[in-house]
Amino acid sequence: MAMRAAATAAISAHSRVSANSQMGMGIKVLCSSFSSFPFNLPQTKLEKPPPAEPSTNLFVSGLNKRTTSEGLRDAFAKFGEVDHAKVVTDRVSGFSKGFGFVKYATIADAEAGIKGMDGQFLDGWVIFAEYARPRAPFPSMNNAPPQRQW
DNA sequence: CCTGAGCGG
Repeated sequence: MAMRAAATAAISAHSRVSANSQMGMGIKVLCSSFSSFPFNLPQTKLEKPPPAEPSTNLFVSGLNKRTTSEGLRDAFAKFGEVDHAKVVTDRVSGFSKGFGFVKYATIADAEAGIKGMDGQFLDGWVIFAEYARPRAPFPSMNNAPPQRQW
């Protein structure tokens, strides 16, 4: 009997404390009333499509004209196993065109290479690394079977 | 050698 009365008194005191701490609660309700603004954001068209499908071959642009294939490989080798790296040079003049290609051993290395080198500095220029698109096999050799490297 | 958007052999 006495125990029941004590328990009831304790529950009543607890609920009274909870109902007492209600100050500062009505401000947040007023602030959250702006969530349903009648203007729909038309920024769904601002997204850019990915440049190319993931592959082990990367297209690197923004290179310094003095950057060589060795410098390109050395910069990208820190983020994965580089299978082949080449700065594209003009066929007649022999000078760099300012971009190149880096081929990694695996797709995971290529992804790490993009995330690690895209937007970084190389020889004083900001370079951009992305997946290279597939290119038609070079027709320099007659009757040579087109070796698909990707 | 250089200009600086851009996809090589």
